[in-house]
Amino acid sequence: MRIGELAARAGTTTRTLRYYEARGLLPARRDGNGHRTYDESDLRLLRQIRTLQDFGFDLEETRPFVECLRAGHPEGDSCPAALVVYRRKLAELDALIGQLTAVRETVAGQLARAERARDDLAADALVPGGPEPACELGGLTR
Amino acid sequence: MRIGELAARAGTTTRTLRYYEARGLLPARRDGNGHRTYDESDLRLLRQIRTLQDFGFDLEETRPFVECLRAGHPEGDSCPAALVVYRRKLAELDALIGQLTAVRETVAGQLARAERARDDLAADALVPGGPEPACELGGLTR
DNA sequence: GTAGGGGTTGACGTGGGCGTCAAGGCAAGG
DNA sequence: CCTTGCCTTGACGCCCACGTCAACCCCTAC
Repeated sequence: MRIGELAARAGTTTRTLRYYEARGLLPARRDGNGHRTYDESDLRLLRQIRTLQDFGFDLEETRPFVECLRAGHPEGDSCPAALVVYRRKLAELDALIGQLTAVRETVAGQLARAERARDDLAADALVPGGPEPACELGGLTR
Repeated sequence: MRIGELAARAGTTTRTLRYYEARGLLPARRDGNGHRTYDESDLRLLRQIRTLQDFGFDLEETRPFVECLRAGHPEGDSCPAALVVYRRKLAELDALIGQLTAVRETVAGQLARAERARDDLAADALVPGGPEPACELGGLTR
């Protein structure tokens, strides 16, 4: 099959396939016209790449998986080098999720504080006689 | 104070300050020599920007906070526009953390599966007589 | 003949937030 | 006078995974 068909079958673009070839990740044979030619095994490799890309793997990180498949192993992650990438990615994900969660909590706290400040000001505006509602002296303003 | 001092006091670089000015975020007065001049309030604005940047806010997203401070409000998040950004960021963070967590679980599952497959093959290699260890027929191979 | 639908290479654009270099000015100190 | 140090503007580099455009070739159908 040619580049357009492979791209369509993998749900990607010809530009992407040419890019992968330029990076040495998915080389192609050529027919008499100089057109790139692919077979079903290339589709398999491409799908492996795309899956990992969707997971957020860098292109270079997919290389061990592709080479593993090309070496004849049943799965892209049948090789130690791929497992190393998996483990490193897991550590990266854990670190990132941890950071993002911490930021999320901080931002949530800031938002809550800012909303409280805003509501306090609004309450002050409604009750002109009492800018300091709590802790005046006693409790019986009325 | 001049640009170098402000950068140092905010823990950033002169390049960054010029970039902010080019983006209209932190304009500077000029002295007789054409040198940028800042005061303490600019440091305040800059610190607001840097804090939000550290949280992962886009530069444009810091603008409402900066304008809020410049308008004389006590905090950068004393204005509704800033609260909108907070809420949007929270939603983005939640979505992102959710996606990353899902990916993390998927990758962890793939890793576990791949390791099991590897261990099974290793076991097969150690026991040449039994490539199918479980569910042979009965249970008493010995 | 020509229009259309494939393909080819090469090269520049994108986004974000700067880093880095080039070429020059201006003031203080030895 | 010269160096040092700070400043100025302008412009290109970076990273990554492509998108997009240009100019051209090839085959088929009408």
